[in-house]
Amino acid sequence: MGLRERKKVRTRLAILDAALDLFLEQGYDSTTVDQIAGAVEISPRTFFRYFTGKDHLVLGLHDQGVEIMVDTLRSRPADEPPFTSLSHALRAVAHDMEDSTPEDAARFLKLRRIFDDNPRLVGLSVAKVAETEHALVGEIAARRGVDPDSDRLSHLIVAFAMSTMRVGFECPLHDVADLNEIVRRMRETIELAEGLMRPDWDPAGPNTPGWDPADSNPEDSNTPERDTVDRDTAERDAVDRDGSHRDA
Amino acid sequence: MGLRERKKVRTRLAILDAALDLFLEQGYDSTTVDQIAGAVEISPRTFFRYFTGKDHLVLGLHDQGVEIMVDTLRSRPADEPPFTSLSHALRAVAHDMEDSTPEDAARFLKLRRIFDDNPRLVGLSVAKVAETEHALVGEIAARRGVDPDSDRLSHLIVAFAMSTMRVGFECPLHDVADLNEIVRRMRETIELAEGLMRPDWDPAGPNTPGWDPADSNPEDSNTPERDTVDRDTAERDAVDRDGSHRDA
DNA sequence: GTAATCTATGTCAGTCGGTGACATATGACA
DNA sequence: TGTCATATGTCACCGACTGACATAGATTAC
Repeated sequence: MGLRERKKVRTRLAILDAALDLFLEQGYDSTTVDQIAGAVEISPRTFFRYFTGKDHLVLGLHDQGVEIMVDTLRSRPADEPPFTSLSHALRAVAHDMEDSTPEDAARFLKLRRIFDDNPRLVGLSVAKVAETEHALVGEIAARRGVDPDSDRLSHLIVAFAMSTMRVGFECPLHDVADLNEIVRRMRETIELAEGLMRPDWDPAGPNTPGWDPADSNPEDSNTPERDTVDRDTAERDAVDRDGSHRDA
Repeated sequence: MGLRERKKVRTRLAILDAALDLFLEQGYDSTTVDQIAGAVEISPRTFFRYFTGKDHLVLGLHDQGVEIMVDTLRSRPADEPPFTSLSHALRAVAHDMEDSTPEDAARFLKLRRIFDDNPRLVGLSVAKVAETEHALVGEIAARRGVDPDSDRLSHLIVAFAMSTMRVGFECPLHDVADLNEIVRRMRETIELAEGLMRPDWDPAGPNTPGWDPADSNPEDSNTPERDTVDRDTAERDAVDRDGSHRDA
């Protein structure tokens, strides 16, 4: 890790922190890239070399979360019910937040306040989720041995899971100064969502014929043959693997 | 309705149609506002007097859908289980689509193809939903007699309902030349989602404290009294008028 | 009919987000 | 030290979008 690398990390965080503070002071929309760049004393052009745009400052954390989810999902046993696997993925994100440094925790809290003041941003956040959701659907559909494009059940499972995470994040609106409180509420929300579902509603195998109101079982004869190694500890590994947080 | 008004409507539709065709021809991002304005022989400035931006062209239909949902929701009996009311609201949107003129149907189909080619747009669509979702949560929470800000269950109900609609819209990806086909699949998706939920999972009354998610037979001392009121008038017609959609 | 009025539109200038091209300075390394 | 890679700055540019102002066309009043 040369001097160059460290400086890059430093400036990146400097940009992020300056931007976060500016957003809190004068609002997201009213803050220009030039102002942010000026605060860190860099060229506006350089700003765009660290972040793809203003949005990236605020949505970067989210990329990290999705990455954790995908990793966790892949590490879950293949014969596990899909929503259960997704719940684990959600909890892995929560666990990662707990492990974050004080600086990252502070950034996350600031971020939350910014989101609260700018509904458009939470919209953008959801938009990012929706875009990456497709990958998760593919993963889930592969586990269930169905065609990811046509199987609505896989879509619903993933969509519900992501909705659950979003609700968990959004819900505690007031007086949240502690990150653990947020994580706690998120876990509660996950449990609440799990309780809403009919037991055995998400079978690990292909669609049971009685379930799907539409044509149910087209091309699901091929079982995906994932190694069903029992890697329950893999989630922890995936989460703990690197303590330094990439984007935020 | 003077000549002036009619011309406004005409130019608005002209802009929309020209834009839709351009988007299909050369892609959404590659199409500039100047091109659209040029195609309709309109000043670029005038374009922004009809639409707030390029996004508006593609997300406008969605506003209409949300409006229908809110109206329908308000017209449902207050003691109806929330998700049931939301299902009716969803079906009302579907019914509205069926009633659309051939021109509107054509526009909708074009819109779908555009969405399929631009994942970012479906993201934006979801973003709009998320922004307006708050109003729906307020409505649901009021019905359930709980605080809209702190009650996660209301959030989850709405989020699940909106996810269901989105999945219903997105799912049929290929060879969809008929709007009724889309509507049909959307109805199926709604039914599928309803089937995933635990029976009596969304009581009309407020949250009972100490409700155990793992318990399969929750509180619910106050029975929701389904299908009692006679207010179902138009909306019920909307759902039942073609029984062909109800396939097991 | 004409005149007064209202408004939809066009023109212009400007801001902001974002990108490519090119030159330069600074760290990495022999 | 000198060479090389790369991080940065400068400049020019595009596209989305907005405010200010003038004008042409429709509407109304007389």
